[in-house]
Amino acid sequence: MTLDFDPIDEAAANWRGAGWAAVDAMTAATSITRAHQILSGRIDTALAPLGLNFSRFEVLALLSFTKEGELPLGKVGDRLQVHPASVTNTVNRLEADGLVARKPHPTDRRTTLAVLTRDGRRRVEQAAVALAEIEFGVAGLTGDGRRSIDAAILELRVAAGDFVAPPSQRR
Amino acid sequence: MTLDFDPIDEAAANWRGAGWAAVDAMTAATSITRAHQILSGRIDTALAPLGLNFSRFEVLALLSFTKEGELPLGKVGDRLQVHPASVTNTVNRLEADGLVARKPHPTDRRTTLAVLTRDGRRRVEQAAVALAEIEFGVAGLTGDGRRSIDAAILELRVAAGDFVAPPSQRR
DNA sequence: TCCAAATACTTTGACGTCCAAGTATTTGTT
DNA sequence: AACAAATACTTGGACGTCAAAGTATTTGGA
Repeated sequence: MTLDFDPIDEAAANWRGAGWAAVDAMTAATSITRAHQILSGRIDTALAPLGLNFSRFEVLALLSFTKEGELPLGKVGDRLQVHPASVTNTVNRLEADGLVARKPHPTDRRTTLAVLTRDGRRRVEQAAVALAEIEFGVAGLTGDGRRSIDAAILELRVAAGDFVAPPSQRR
Repeated sequence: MTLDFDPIDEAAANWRGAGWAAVDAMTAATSITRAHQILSGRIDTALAPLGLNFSRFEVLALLSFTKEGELPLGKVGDRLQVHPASVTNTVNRLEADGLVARKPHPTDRRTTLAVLTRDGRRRVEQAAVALAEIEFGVAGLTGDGRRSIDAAILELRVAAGDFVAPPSQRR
């Protein structure tokens, strides 16, 4: 399964050979796609023993950062930039596992709050340790590599309208 | 839906506040995840009018680069680094759309070849143009950004064992 | 006050991905 | 020659994601 050549390099040569345009954009897109594949594989493997995947972990982590350990489902989706239906699905699973509970919003009856349970808080702490141990799947990336990825992707996210205010100093 | 702060920046601050480790790894992983989300959204949108998604396009493109326009399904999976079951699924769809045909391997009866049809070749050309037009979703990334992403992710891919030979000069 | 529009969430359905197991065929040994 | 192991692909099941439609509630005018 391990190739004896760089498949992205190979693809770039093929694209040029075919006279197709935007080769540098293609390699960047392909690199990002492959990086995501590698990361999510490693991360899900590390979280599996805890009964979590990355999406579920992200929700727990987000809740754990709030004062009360709770947040409306819609806010969760906004922060994590995922579809409302995915939030419903993820929270269903977390609720079934007893890591989160649903609670009505005190004043807006349209809104549902996700509340971190005691088990959920314990679990997310364990998961944070497990993820730190595998360096979030980016083992193999140097500090410089990580910083340059952050910086480059920041351009992309800004261009995509992820947020509007000028970014505060990353560090 | 557009936030007035950088959610990754915010997450980093939260992680530090909680005393969690590997913050730089977390931001790199999150950046890559988000970048992938942005790209695949843009790419699938560009390909949708052609009845393709990125996976199906990749298979067509790969076949189009071969001399005969055909390749064993297993090779397709190796090159694109996807699961055999996904190849089966993708080729099923391409076959149903008449863009690819299955053909028995001339000497190894275990093996099935995917062959590009005339329609498939026409379609992949159109798709290549459509993708070049949107710069593979990486519009917003400067040339420097693209190169630094390629270089950094190359480290990651090598560390993940994607291929073994020393990479030829990327250009 | 009334009601259309906006907001919040859930449900359903189409896809996609992976894993594990199953079938067919070929390889490598003994 | 015989057969266990490896290889190639498909199938079925568990999950995840998103889009579109549906329900409930709140908002913002007329």
